[in-house]
Amino acid sequence: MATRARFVHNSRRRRGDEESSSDDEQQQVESSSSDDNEEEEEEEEGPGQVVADEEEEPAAVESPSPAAGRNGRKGPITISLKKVCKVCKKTGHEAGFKGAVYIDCPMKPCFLCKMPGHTTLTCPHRVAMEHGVIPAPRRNTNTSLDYVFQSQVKGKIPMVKPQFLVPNQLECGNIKFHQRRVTCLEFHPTKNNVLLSGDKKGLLGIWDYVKLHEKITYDSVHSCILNSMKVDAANDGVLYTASSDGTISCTDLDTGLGSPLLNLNPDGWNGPNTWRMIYGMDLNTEKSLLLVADSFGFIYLLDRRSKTRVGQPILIHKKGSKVTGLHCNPAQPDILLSSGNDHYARIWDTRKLEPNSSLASLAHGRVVNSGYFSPRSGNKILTTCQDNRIRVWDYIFGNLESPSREIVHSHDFNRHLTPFKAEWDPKDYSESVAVIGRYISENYNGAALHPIDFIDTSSGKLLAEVMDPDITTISPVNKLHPQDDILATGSSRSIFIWKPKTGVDHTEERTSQKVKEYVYGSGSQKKANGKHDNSSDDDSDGGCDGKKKKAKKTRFTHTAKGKEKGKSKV
DNA sequence: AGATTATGCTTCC
DNA sequence: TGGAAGCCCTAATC
Repeated sequence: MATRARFVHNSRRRRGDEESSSDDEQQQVESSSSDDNEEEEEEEEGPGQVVADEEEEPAAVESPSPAAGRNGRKGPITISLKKVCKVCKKTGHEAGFKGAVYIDCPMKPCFLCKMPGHTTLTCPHRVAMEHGVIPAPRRNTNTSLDYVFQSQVKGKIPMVKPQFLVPNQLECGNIKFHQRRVTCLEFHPTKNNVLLSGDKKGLLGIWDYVKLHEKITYDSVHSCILNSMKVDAANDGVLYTASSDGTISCTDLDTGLGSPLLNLNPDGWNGPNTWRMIYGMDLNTEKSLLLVADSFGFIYLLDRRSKTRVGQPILIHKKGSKVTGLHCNPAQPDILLSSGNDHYARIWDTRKLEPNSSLASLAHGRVVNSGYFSPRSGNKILTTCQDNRIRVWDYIFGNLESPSREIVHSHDFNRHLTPFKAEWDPKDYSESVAVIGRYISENYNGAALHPIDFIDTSSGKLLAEVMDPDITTISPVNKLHPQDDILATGSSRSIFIWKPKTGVDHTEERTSQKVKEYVYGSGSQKKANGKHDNSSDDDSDGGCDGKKKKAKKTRFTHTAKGKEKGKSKV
């Protein structure tokens, strides 16, 4: 009943079709042949309402009526004309939420696996707790290199898997800590309980998630998206950050004062054709080298100590295409993995870096959001691609022509989200567990939630899905703690900390309480280099600031309302 | 409450 | 080949 009110676009649509009655007929045929029985029955119930609707546009009612008798059905045909699928613009079905369940457009390929013939709801890859795995042949080269590397690696991987604890319980949250959506997260490697975060505006956040109130944001480090962070291995008070403003900054974490290590746009803004952005960055700790890649396909090497460039920029991905990420092999830091918008991930030896000199080129179906070597042995590769597949290569010195596995997973990101990246659990000695946020929602007790998935990359099995009824937004940014069983999540402008569930389950009250406590909390949010303090930061960010000016309680009320709204869907 | 907007890759001509 | 349209589960704002 109520759903009818939603079909707002029909009048525009009908006006467009007015001229061609044959077009109308086609649509009727389609709609009547559709097997959506529920819909049709519903339609029969409420002709009065329909008539009332159409009185506004009498001309439109007239034209389809001669054809109405043709299929032996009464009146409803006019109604089905009103229902236009927002995805394919055809009639007879509708895409969109029905309660907490999203109904796909049947005319389009599956939104999850991208194959035609079924929708997400019936996708074979959407089996509960087990995602689809596309097997690839396991090849072994049996070269001497193979042998040497295997023997090196074997000693490093213990046979007994340590107990795996999923941090699935929301511990605390820092609601709207950032001014825009969170784009990257990093645990401080030595100061335990400190989480570093970056956002789309270039804001750098530092938060002690145990003391809770110890938090600070620096807004002068970058002027736009903070894409990557790395704490200096030799000086843990120094943070390197890479940004879409085209700079690498070297920031003192205590003062927020930074100096640029690299500026790829020294002449300022001269249009998008010349503006260079930096997404990929990593540190070769052995050589004290900072590796940086821009949005035109080039890599730059920087000497961390002398703060100077080493050599010339080298093209490592298709000219003009963005390099989305860089990662140095943890076991052999000279071996580098790059991922790019040119649909490739590539392995390089940074000691002899030249164009077209990659050791391997890993083909993907679409843009590669990220690529990581496994955290201990470094002999596996995990990539996230916008074709909704996580790919795993089990052995980098084997045959890399095709991945060892492709795991179908929903992370086909909407342009307004931070790209999803599957990341290894650094604590998992077996190098199989990975974490990644999920794009499409699932119906959890009547609420459409977007969980954070723990995936066993060796089998494709979904080990755990982490979610909380209070978090209704998508969580594309996730980071696992290097030592503790803690997960940090960036979701919209907020960040959250998760821990394994222990003892008695008070989840519902406790998490809400924690989150609420913190939003209420009187923690002073300093801004070291800021022009204003948090309560008067008005520039450029428009609307949200009006609310900020109000008392904190107002903010909380606002948040709580949002939550209630989410729950009321039940 | 509904319209609007930020925003980036893909596709189409 | 390049530029413009268009896009399925956003999130926040007025």
